[in-house]
Amino acid sequence: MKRPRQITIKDIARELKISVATVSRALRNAYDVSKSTRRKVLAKAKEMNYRANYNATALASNQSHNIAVILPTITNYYFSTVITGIQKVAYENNYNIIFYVTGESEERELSIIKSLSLSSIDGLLVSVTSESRNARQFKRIMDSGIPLVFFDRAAEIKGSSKVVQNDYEGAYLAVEHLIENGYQKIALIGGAENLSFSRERLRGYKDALKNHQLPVIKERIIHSAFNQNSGYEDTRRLLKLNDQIDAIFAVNDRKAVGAILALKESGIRVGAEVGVVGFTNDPIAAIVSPGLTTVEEPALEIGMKSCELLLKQITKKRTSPEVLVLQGTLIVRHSAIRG
Amino acid sequence: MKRPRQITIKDIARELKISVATVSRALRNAYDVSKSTRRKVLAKAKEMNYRANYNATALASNQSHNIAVILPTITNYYFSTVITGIQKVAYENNYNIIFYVTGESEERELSIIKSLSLSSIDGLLVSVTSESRNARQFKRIMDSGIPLVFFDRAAEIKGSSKVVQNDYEGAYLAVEHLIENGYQKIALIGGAENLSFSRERLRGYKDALKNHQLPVIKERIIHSAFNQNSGYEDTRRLLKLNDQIDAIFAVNDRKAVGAILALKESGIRVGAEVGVVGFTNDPIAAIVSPGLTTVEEPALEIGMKSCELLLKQITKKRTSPEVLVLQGTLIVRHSAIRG
DNA sequence: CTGAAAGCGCTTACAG
DNA sequence: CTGAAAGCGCTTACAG
Repeated sequence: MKRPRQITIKDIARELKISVATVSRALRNAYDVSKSTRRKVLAKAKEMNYRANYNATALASNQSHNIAVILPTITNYYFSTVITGIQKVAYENNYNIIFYVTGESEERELSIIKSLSLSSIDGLLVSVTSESRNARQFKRIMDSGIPLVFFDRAAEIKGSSKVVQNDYEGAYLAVEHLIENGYQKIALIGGAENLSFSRERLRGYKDALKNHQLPVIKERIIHSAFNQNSGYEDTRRLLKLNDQIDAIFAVNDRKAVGAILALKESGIRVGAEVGVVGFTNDPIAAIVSPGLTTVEEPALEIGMKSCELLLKQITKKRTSPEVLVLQGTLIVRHSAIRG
Repeated sequence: MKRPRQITIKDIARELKISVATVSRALRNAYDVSKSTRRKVLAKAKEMNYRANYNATALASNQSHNIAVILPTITNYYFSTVITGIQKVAYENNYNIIFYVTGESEERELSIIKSLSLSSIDGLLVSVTSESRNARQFKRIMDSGIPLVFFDRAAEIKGSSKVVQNDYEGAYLAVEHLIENGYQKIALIGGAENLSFSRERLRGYKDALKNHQLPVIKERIIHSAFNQNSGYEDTRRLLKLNDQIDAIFAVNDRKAVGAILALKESGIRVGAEVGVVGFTNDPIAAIVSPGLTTVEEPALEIGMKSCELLLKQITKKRTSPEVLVLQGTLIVRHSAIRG
């Protein structure tokens, strides 16, 4: 199929009997064009239904208006919401987002980074794989001068920009809530240990325990994958402990749901006997029974802020690293109430 | 921040003392290059860590390797899975996907289409807004010669390509399953009526009823939005009917969950008293209690197939419209069992 | 404020 | 099989 030729600035120039240079300037609102020519050009562009060829503008100006986003998955509430936020601000600022999903595979992540054509993108938004050891590669990209901001899951690179939720405080809140509701033997079912937010949540858990004179017991802490089934398995393991636990704090809601399922299956009443608190506020938290008490993550905001930050770095000449920490809030439902 | 210059084919040409034309040809595996030069070029490219500038290739060859995908939302199981499938095959074929989310807003959809720079994309994948009346605009894009394939939600345009699930049959299966389990007064809580798949599912519902000598009763059919809350509201309305219903078929699982919640709230036992069947097989279907019987949609496959189809149309010279209909399967859990 | 011209990094007839 | 040259649709010093 032959595609009809698109309208170009040449066409506008010809119609208006002015140079393409002037048309170009008028279109981009450059400062050095008279108001009247600008008006004429804009009107004619609209009339002819002109649409810029981004490949040409990108090539000529060395700005692609493309942002690459690399993330582990999009088929869950958290990431799909984050990327919706990213897309929102990208769209409003006339940037395209090109996304790559790693599926939590470190190799895939590496191959994506390696095959990335840096001349075709203006910046990078990334949330790292749970097993990721590709920090060096990301460092190299940053060193090459292309802006990169991490969201949620950051590689540990000095001087990198990132936007994350306050994982420490969220976890602290969650565990404190359990304690205040009378639970004492609180287990943690966590995620991959090499992810900094896992460690932060672990730290919040420990500190909450300590500050309330409760012991931190190694057997009660399990690290595994982020999915529902892992939560289920972790819980079954915990249930076998000699010193019976009476509450579970899960790194995320999927694992918390797995925990609830395991508890119910064992005939244990969630809440009355064993309290459960999650993290995220995935819609399922309101659907499981009993309703899951959880720490809400500001997913949409994380997406929007990280994209805003990246655009700022792309636009400004000098970029100093910036770290944004957003607060979560505890959503109380029924899974961590004794009565 | 200054970005270091990227390696270009000129650099490779200089190193190898050959022309850029030859380098270009070797890189693209053109037929008319000697094996030995090709080998040398490839080796050197690798050595220098050459990466093509896509904006340049796009401009010169009039192929951007960008695919635009326009869809209502990505924050649900179905669409996030579909787009994962799209991304998968796009990535494997070296295409970027640029996505736009309409948020179910017809105006937004229109403004996205209108601002689309057709010279910057090779093809379009679209799933239409539930209130969409932008068929004319899509028609215009197709007429302009750029390949477009609809997935899941298609605008009604003669000769358009699309990939959808078998909505009629899925609905038929669902309703028949209810009938076989002893339910007789089956209601339908549907989605926007102007979407063809809504009508298909309605048709399946009606035919299943008719073929089993059951009456189709208008009061038992409600059309509203696709979310959980609408399912809840619809159900409350149905519960007020004089002639009490004994089963609900919902267009999707979110609505089915809303229905279950409404039933429970009214003290009605799901399954035993009122059966519920959904559509999608969203992970929540396994989490609600009782487990939701539902028609599984092949979401990942829909995404992959639609992208494959589009790429085929982009690559081939002539493109004849193609329609793919994928089968769903009934997943039986506990929400539609009497005992 | 405007225009002519060079250039962005590729591709592709054309000629040999 | 290879090279010189024109061109893709823009942008941007430079000169006026």
